[in-house]
Amino acid sequence: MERHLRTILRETCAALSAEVQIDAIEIQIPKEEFGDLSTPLAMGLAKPLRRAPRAIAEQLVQALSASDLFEKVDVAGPGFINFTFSKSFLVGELLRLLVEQDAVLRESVGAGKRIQIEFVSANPTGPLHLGHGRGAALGAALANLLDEAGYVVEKEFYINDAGRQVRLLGLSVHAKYQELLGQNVLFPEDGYRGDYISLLAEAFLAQHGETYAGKDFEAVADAFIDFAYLRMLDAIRKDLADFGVLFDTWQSERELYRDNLVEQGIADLRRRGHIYEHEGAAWFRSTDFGDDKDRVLVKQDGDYTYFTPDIAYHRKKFEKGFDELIDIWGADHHGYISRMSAAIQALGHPKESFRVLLVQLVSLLKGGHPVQMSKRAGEFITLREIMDEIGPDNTRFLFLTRRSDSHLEIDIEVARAQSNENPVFYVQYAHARINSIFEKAEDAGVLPVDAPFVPETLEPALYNDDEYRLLKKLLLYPMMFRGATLSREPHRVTFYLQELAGMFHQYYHKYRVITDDAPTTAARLLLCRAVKIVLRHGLRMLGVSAPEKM
RNA sequence: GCGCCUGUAGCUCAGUGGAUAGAGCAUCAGCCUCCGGAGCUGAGGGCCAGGGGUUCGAAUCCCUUCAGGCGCGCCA
Repeated sequence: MERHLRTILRETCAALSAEVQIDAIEIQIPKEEFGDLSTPLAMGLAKPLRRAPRAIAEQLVQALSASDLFEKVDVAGPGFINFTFSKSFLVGELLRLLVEQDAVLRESVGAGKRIQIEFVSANPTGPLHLGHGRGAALGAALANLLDEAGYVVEKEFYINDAGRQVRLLGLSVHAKYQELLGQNVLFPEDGYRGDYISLLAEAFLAQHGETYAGKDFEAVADAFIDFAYLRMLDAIRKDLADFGVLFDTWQSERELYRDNLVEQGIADLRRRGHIYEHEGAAWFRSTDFGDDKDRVLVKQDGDYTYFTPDIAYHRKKFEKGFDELIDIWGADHHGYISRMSAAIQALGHPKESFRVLLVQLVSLLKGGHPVQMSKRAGEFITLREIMDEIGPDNTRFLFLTRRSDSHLEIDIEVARAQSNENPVFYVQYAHARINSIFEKAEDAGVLPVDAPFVPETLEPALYNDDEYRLLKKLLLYPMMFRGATLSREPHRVTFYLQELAGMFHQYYHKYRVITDDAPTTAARLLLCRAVKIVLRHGLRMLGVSAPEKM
């Protein structure tokens, strides 16, 4: 719907006035009584054309009224142009949707642009928690949208398998292991707590026996570190797979060192003149690119800071040929954005080619009361627990019912309840219900058993006003899809689906699909099929299943 | 102290330059001889945190105050 309107508006404007360039035609959904779509275009043109907005609008309407797309085009208020589409056009679009299905629903805004989206990237030092789950749901949904919109997408998980964190994990497991063997070893003060450390120690014991009893950590560090982090990584992989989130690539930090990319990254920055020495350290002049202060890359003791391999990492991403990078980070890392952005610009890439989406905290309630979580004490709710408790579909949908940068509260009691408080069931139920209607129709012999029969033409008079409302909602899906993709906001899909499901449930209660009148029944079944196509596409974008039965 | 995010109905949140600001939950009142009641119908509920500005028009943009969250290391 929007696509047609946009095209015809652009042509009409070009014909009316050659002197004014219109780069973006704004189209919005007005209140229902005004029409199907509207544009404030004339108001924006008033100033450059030096004419009254209503006069411009009238002229546009004159030029447009010949089109058979519309039943009505009129000017309202200060200069809005409101469009009501003709029934023959709407029915034609319905038939197109039924035949071409998903091809009608997606908007090709990507045009083959290569885009990498990196998300989760949890340290392999503990199980995934709720925040990681939210990032996973967001990243996977966004990747689906981008892929569907014609981008070439890669999903990557970055493994922090070098440095302090995995070392601390190894140290913690080492201490537990010695404890199991009755050795007197002090547990590291900043070590990882939580039951999984004991489990790792037991697994280590089972695999290696008492070979390492009493041995000093430094002497056997690699054995403990590698065992522990690889185990954790397997667990993370499995959690994500069970959550329905799959990655294309897993980039190891160690590999960056091994391939000498960290050195090369520094050398590259140095060659470009962005590095200086000060008090025995090597500094990156990130303030040249909008950062608050310059950043150390090589410390006085010769070690790298955390930032340094990260620069090398992002440099590698670009060398793989991506036009745009999206990173999904926890909101507590927001202070890190400006320096990363600075590094990317310093390496010669445009600022816009790097975008960070922040995911805010997830807090858990149980019966209205907050559940305390402390990562240091090892007390937190894992993704695994919530997934087991309420199911992956439910979890993914819930994570996508908010904008990613707003706090999310999940009440486990509410989420567990299979009730109307639970939005995912509401949407899935609409889908299952349509399927159930089809089964009924087949039983009654009014529907060809397997072929999705679509007629050549359809009489517009077969549909009533409520059905046209529902149909228009379906035809607005591509507009929503486009907005969600361009703004990188998958939650828009979630809201749309809830609205559509709501409209369908209403329709279902008001009208019988299978009636005594054959043409009406056929027309309604076609409409239901169209609703089903859209629901399924939206749910697929979110990574949520569309069950035939519930 | 500085920076970022947030502040919209009792609660959880949409809406980020357009018309009379929306949804779900909760509350109250209704709907099962009928394709699935995980559903539907209706009612009440708002100085969009406060103040100032920008313009034809502001919940939305700018300034400021207040409240909450998170950052601010040659840690990762």
